[in-house]
Amino acid sequence: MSRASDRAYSAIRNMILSGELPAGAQLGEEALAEMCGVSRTPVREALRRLEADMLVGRTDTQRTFVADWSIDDVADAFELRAMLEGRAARRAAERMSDAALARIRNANRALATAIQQPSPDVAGFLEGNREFHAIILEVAGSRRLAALLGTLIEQPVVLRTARHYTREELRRSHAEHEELTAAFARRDGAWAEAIMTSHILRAYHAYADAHRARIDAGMTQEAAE
Amino acid sequence: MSRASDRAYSAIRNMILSGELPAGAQLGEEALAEMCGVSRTPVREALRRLEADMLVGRTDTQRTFVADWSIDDVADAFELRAMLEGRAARRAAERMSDAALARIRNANRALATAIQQPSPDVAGFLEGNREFHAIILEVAGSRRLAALLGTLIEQPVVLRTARHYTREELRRSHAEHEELTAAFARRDGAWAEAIMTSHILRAYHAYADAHRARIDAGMTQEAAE
DNA sequence: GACATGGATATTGTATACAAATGCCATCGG
DNA sequence: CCGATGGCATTTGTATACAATATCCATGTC
Repeated sequence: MSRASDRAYSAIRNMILSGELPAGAQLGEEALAEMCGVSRTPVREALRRLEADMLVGRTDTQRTFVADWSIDDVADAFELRAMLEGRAARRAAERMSDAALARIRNANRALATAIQQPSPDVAGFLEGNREFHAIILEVAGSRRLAALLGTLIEQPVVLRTARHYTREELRRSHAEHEELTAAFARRDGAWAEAIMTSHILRAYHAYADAHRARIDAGMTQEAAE
Repeated sequence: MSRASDRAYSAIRNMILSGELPAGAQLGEEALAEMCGVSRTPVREALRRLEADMLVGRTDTQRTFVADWSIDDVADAFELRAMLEGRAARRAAERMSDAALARIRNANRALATAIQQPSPDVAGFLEGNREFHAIILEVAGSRRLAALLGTLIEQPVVLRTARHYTREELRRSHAEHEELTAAFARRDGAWAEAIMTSHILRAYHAYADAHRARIDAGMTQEAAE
């Protein structure tokens, strides 16, 4: 993280994920370089990485801009994620060690604590959730699967949706994690895969419903942030 | 393709795929720059792209080398490809237009011609095969799926195995393409997905068998090339 | 008034110089 | 003889200058 190109990558990425750089915004290399306090060289490298993540796009003439996701793109990403993360869960169940299982249970406990606060600790929930999925991916033991999922997990739209989760949605998400843990404890790959696929697709529909509600209310997506 | 970084990418990639740069070889930026006739800047960009393709790796101290694939890595890649390309076939079947179907039939005809020569035209087979799969991916209409599969399709090991295909293996591969075409003609997504998954997994086992045969014969992988 | 054209301006692409770090090897001490 | 240490050579990371290209706007023509 100490290299200039890494700092540029993180800085630009955070600006995109937070919405500070809105979808469609032009990304001039010079301007970004100044914002990050580095020269254009590491900025260019960062932009290429972000392009691979599909967080930024390019025009036919090499102008870079923040990627604008259509509702179909989001659906597409969720479906792929459901399939791939389902597979990860299956592999993880088949390879689960007692030590890894303990770590998963631990992450789940942290998650339970976060949502039981008087006012839910959404940042804590997101962190516990991230940790939970990261351990599963690690236990699945496929570098390639991890690489493919890497580009699908942290999408701006997903993070922003999760921030608006109701307590009931948080509780239900946690319940699904508990059920996944049960499948892992029994080393039942098929069960784990089915729960995980369902878990992701439910998250998708939570997003889609919220999206439709915004549309029905005549609000733009930005206004809802 | 006219930009220096693109030329560097293609040049290095071809050297890796052809085996000219063997697995494990160190890739010095300066040396590559001289080989490609460009400066280090575009070479660095090319190396980053190849790293995303997983054709090259990096040590913990940023030294770049040609990726060395274990047999497990190959199995992993094939399984993921079977799943993803199966999904692509399903989506393609559901969206297939008559025009696209005609293009697929055309690619298949070219493929049939290639394998019916007195001595099979393997280069022609590979090109027809590539075209066939590319059309399906295009019709599937998921940019993200295409991006994910992009890193899985052209692996050095796969291309080298295909070059050793027997006439019977070529014929069988073509027969599976014909069956896929039938599934597309009927817009039967489930059928198309099943055939495609099977098609890829059979290709995997053709590779694995050839690999085992080399081991049994006491040959190194390189000596078999 | 609409559209094409040309050149000024801004942006990206490449080369190169220099800084920082890594690796190698010889030398020294045990 | 083995391993640690220090300094030189090599390699990678960053900044900057310059070249190529695209964008934009003003001007002129129909």
